This record gives sequence, C-alpha cells and structure tokens, in this order.
Amino acid sequence: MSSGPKPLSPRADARRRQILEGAIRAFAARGFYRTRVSDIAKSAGVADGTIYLYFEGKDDLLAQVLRQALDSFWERGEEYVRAGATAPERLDRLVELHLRYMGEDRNLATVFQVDLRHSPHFLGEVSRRIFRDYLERVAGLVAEGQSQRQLRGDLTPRQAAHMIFGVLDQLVTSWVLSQRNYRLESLTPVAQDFVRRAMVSGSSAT
Amino acid sequence: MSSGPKPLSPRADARRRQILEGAIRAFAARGFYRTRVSDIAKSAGVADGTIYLYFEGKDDLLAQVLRQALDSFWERGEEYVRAGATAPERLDRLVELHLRYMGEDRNLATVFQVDLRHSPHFLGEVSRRIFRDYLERVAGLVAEGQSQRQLRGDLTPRQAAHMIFGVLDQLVTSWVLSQRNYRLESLTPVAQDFVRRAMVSGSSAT
Amino acid sequence: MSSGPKPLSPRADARRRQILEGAIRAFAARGFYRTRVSDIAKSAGVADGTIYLYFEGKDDLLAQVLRQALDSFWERGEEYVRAGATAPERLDRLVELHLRYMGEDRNLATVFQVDLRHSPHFLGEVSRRIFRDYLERVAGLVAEGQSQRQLRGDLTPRQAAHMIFGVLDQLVTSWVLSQRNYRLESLTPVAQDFVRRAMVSGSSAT
Amino acid sequence: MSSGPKPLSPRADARRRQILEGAIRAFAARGFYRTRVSDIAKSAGVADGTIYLYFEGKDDLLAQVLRQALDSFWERGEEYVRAGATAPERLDRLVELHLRYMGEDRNLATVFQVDLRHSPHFLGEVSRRIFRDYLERVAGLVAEGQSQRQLRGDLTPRQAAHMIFGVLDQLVTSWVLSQRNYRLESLTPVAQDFVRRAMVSGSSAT
DNA sequence: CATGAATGAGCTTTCATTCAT
DNA sequence: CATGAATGAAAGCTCATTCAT
Repeated sequence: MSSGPKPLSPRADARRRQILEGAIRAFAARGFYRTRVSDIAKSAGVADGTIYLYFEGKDDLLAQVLRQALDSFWERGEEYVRAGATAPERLDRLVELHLRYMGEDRNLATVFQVDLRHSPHFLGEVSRRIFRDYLERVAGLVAEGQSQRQLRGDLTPRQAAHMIFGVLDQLVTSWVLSQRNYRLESLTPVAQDFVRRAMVSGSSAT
Repeated sequence: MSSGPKPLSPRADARRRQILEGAIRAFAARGFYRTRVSDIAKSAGVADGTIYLYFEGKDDLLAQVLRQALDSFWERGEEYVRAGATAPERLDRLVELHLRYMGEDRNLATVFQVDLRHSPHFLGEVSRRIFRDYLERVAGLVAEGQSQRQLRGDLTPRQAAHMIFGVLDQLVTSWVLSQRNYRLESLTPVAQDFVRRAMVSGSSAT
Repeated sequence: MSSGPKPLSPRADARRRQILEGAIRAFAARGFYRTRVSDIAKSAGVADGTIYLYFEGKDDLLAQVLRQALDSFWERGEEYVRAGATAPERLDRLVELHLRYMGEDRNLATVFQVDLRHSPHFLGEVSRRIFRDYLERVAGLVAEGQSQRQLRGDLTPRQAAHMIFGVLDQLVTSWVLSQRNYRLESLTPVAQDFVRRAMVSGSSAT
Repeated sequence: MSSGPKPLSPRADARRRQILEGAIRAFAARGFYRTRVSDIAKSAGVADGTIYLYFEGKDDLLAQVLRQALDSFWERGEEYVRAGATAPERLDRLVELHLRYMGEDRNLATVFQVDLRHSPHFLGEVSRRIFRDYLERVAGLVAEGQSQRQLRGDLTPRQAAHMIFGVLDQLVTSWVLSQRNYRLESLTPVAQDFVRRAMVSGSSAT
C-alpha cells in the first residue's frame, strides 16, 4: 500500500520518525495552528532547520503524521478484520481495532480528532484521501456482508460506512476531550452492540 | 433560555448580526485560522475596526457564532422534539431536526464541523460547554425513554447520546466535505432507521 | 501678551475651558501619548467629536494647555515678582511663585514636567517658545540685578536663568513623581536660600 | 556593579549592542513614541524581527538603553568623583563628569532628557530606580561633606541632591534643545561655581 | 548532515479623526 | 452645536522558512 516515496537510510529513517513523534506530541498539546515549528523541534530534540531536511514544512508534517498513522492502522488491522468469519464479526473486529488503536496513543488520537477535522482547509486532497480510504474499506466490508445477506441491504454501503465511522469517531473524540480517565477500549462491547443492532437484518421497530 | 447579555439598540443589534453572518461565511470559506479579521470585515461589509466595537476579537467572534447557533437550534427545536409521542419518535424528530437545521446553512454547518472541532485548543470552556449542552439534552431524551421502557436500557444515556450524535455528526461532516451536491435532509429516513434499530429494545443478533 | 486668537462667545469659552481641564486631568493620569482622545472626552464630559469643534487635534490640545498655563502664570505673577525691592528679593519671589503655582495644581504640574519635556519632538516651535519665554524673563531679572550690582556678574544671564530654572524644575519634578505627600511650597525657603547663595555676589570658596 | 543578567556569546553581545545603539539614534531623532520598531531596525541595520530575539519589545529597549547608560556612567565616574580630596572638589568632579559624559553623546543625552522624563508613565519601577540611583549617590556625597563640615548643613542631603541635579540637568536639556552648536563641557566652570556657592558654608546674604 | 540566528511578510489590534444624524 | 458610530491607516509583534557556518 504505502510504498515510502523515498527509500531512506536507516539512520535517516530513524531521524524522520523521531521528528514525526515529536510533531504528534506537539500537535496534540496545542493543536496544529498554535504549534510552532520550534515547538516541534524542541519536542523532537532537533534543531528547527533539521525539520526542513526531512519535511517540506509544517503542512507536510501534519499530512505525513496522518498518512503514516492510517497506513500503520490498516497494515496492522486489515488482516485481523478480514479474518472474522461472518460480516457481523468483521464489524465487531473493526470496532475493536478502531478503539484499541486510538486508545493506545492518546496524542495521536488527539491529532486525528482535532487537526484532521481542520485539515480540509489546507491539506485539501491529502485530507480527503485519508477520509476516503477509511470509508471505502468500511463500505467494502458492508457491501460484502450485504451480498452475503448477513447485513441489512436497505442502505447504501457508503451511508452505512459513514454512520459506523461516526459512532466510533465520536467515542474517540469524547474520550480525547474527556477530563476523566478511562480506557477507550472499555467501550468496545457497547459500540459493537450498537453497530450490530443497527446493521444486522431484522425489523426496525416502528 | 438565552438572556442576551447586553440589551443592544436595534441598530447595534443589526450591525452585530451583520458581522456575525460575515464571520460565518468567512470561517466556512477558509477555516478559522486562515481567516483574517480583514476577511471577516470585507465579508460583512464593514471596516476592520468596526468589528472590535462589537466583539473582543477573533476568538470571541467564533465563540459567539457557535453559541448563537446552538441557542437558536434548541430554541427552535426543543419543543418540536419533545412533542413526539414516544421515545423512538422523539429520537426520530431529533434526527430530523439536526439534519434539517444543518442542511439549511452549509456555511454554518461547515463552521460547526470544522472549527468547533478545533476549538478546544483555544476556546476551552466555551467549546466544552457547547458539546456538553448538546449531549446532555440527548442523554436526557434517552434516559426518559429508558425509564419508559421504550429504549433499551443496557447502555448509559451518555454513551447512547455520544453514539447517536456521532452518527448525525458524521453525516453532516461528509455532506460538508462532499463535492457532490445533495440535500442533507434526504438522509433523514436512513439515519432515523439506523438510530432506531440501535436504540429500540430487541435482541441484538449475535 | 496672549490676544486670544478667536474671541469666543462666553458659552463657547466655558466649553473650551471645560475641555482643557479634562485634558489636563487625562494627560496627568496617563501621559500625553497614552491618553486617548476619548479619555479626554470622558474626563471633560463631552463627546469625542466635540473636541474637534474647539481644537485642531490632540497635539493642539496639549499646546493650548501649556500656553494657557504659562500665560496665566505670568499674568498672575509678573507684577508680584517685579514688586520686589531688590534683585535678590525678586528672585525670592520668583522662586516662591514658581513653587506655589505648580504646587496648587498637581495635574497641571505633571503635564508640565512630563509632557512638556517630550513635546519638542512634535510641538516644535510651540514647545520652544514656552521654554524661551520663561527663560527670557528670568534672564531679564538677572541682567537687571547684575547691572544694579546686586547679583554677581561673572556668568551670563541666560546661564544663570537656566540654572535657576533647573533648580526649581527639579524640585517640581521630584514632587510630582514622589509617592510621599508633602506641600511643594514648603520647599520655598530652601530653594530661595540655594538660589541666593548661588547668585548673590560674594567669594566662592575655592 | 552590573552583573550582566545573561552571559551572552560575544557574537550575541555585539548584536545586542548594535541594536542598542540603533535605538539610541532612533529615539533621539524622533522621541520614543514616534519611533517605530522598524525605524530602530533600520537604524541598527537588522530586520525588525531580530530585535525581538534580544529584547522583549520597545519598552524593554528603552529601559535597557537607560539602565546601560547609567551603569556605564557610574562605572566610569564613581572612582573619579570619590578621588576628590575635599567635598567641594568632589562636587566639582561630579559636575564635570555629568557634563562631560552627556556632552560626549548628544543622542544619548537627548534620550535622557526627553524620554526618561516621559517614562514614569510606562516604565514605572525601572524609571524610578534610575532617578533614585542618581540622587542617592549625590545625596551620599553631600551627607559626607556635611559631616566633615565642608558643606553647609542647613538642608537635607536629598534636597541638595535634587537641586544640584536640577542645575546640571537643565544645562543638558538646554544644550540638547539648542539650535546653536557649543560644547556642553564648556559650561563646567560656570556650573561648578554655581553649585559651590550654593553648597559651601558661608553666610547667605539676606 | 545539523544547526539556530536572522529574516520579513503577514497578522491582529488600536485609536485619531470624520461626518451623518 | 453636539454626538458617537464608523473608519482605516498605522504599528507592534510572531513565526515559518532560509542559509551561512
């Protein structure tokens, strides 16, 4: 999927990662716009100028953070999700994966919930691709389940994907903004149940 | 509900509204951070300095846009929602109201989906209150429905409120970001069905 | 000396004075530059725009404050000073007059000590004239005293006038800046003695 | 005496000085308030932003100019003044030092006479400390001379210090404002004589 | 490769002045 | 005459980016 655009030396790759991680911490703490490049440099332990040896600028840095995180998300989870025996099970696994992945790194989650939302205004295509990627995969899962008659067929896969993503996304947002301290993963069963009820065939009580 | 903090002269109130509307257009077009105060002024048809006669600054302007919009949302919809005969019907009406209200003003919706998400980093309390207000009301609807045995009781009202909000919110976001041109309200039945299935008692197929 | 440039109606003259007094209070409180025209208006109890009916602008206002005060100083004191029987006595009276006049209105004194000093940079000619007026009169007193052999003749009248003014001026400045509360006039004997010793003939111990 | 607050690299220290000197020229030419930061930058030959790497802002710049000048004044002169054999001689040396120091740098003198006077309104404590420092040292000289019966004892050291300072200060002010071109130092004997007569014991002719 | 001092475009905000009422 | 809402030029300051070391 992600053929790294430049095959970097291991040394250079480590440096790149170091900066990326500094950027995640910095963005999470203050938000993209309020984060200065020098904040990122400090957080990453490099000089300001060094950042420009590895990235084109602040915008590019955010784009790469997001891209990288999404790549690693699917790299790690795609196989796991597809290994579910039935469509509902595959949705369960998606829910679990989403909450677990985000729950593991609150800083990264913060960047996703806050700065990714803001990015359409300046990352344009990049930003849209990130959303599209996610939604298309979920839509794929849904379509497959529908064709196997395991999921209800009276909504489009895209619509379903949006709503499922919406549920997960809001749980993450609320966790990120929450003052309280709880584990995001603990919401897995509740979310699984919610999505299952909404997606599995059966009469909607009217 | 909202006792305007300062009783302004009609003239001043009109001016205030004029600026607020200019701000919504400007924020929607470029996002809060990329919008200059002079953009707002131009969009509102006033001089830069005039803005500071009515607002404390850019932050205040966004806060007021959000507050005002939320106030008018509930002012307009609370009664309508509560007029539903049963809890599922009240949820239906909430879904309908949310999509209709947002669908009516794409600029305002854009500000909500994009800038409100970004605001915790700088509007702090204001921002949190806006989310809290919304969620508490929905949680109230859910709790009521649960005590009347019309909604399933095996999740907390807050959790339910988050997920319901997530569904609606994501439909709005996707509409706002979409290049295609469709009416947001047209998604009402789909969303109602999704929420109903998820919330009305009945066995979740496992 | 000062033939008021415009013979105003009594009503208008009262208004003019009202603004002038507001300006003195405002300038004293914050200094010329930090005083906004609207501060002056508030302090004088008129609308901002009204000020421009009586003065050309902020600069003009300061110039008039200073001019007016100096006029009234000499109007009141010239006769008194000249009524001294001998030159030393006339100097005594000058010292007394200076300290009494300034001591009577701390606000006015503040404007003189602080803003008059700053004014050469923007009031140019006006500012210079105010200093010159004062110094020429004192120099006149000294010259007269010298020709009557009552004051030492081994310095120029201008030099003497500067140093005498310097003594008085510094006492006023220090009073204006002082946190303590004492009457400026109480320094009269000390200053008179200082000036007398410095100016009356007699061998300077070497 | 002045333990520089931050031990800067030689390079940084040179830059700092360069800006300070640009600021003195700029302030002298137009006065603090009418000087724009960009004027200072231009006069110092650096970019606007560079100034903020070395100073906190315009106010800080003026404060540092004044502080630095006063430090260097005493650093250079304290020993010289105290080396006078008698109190009158020490006063002579103070007068000489004051006029010589100021006479050497008309720009710096201008800043002192004009902007230091204006500064109480915005430099508060800094400004007060500068005056206090000077006056206390002179008062110290006077008190010492009084206890040795070399200066008249019928005025307080502070009062004497004020008046002596007033004499010197006014000579500097008048030199700074003067259109004519003369050497400030040339007034040394006159001022010495004036101060001596005023301060050395001996009957004041009444 | 790495640094961080220097740059200067760009932004928010203030406030003297004007003029329709 | 008096008002004060509106104006918009002007100014201080920030910070992404560059480049000499």
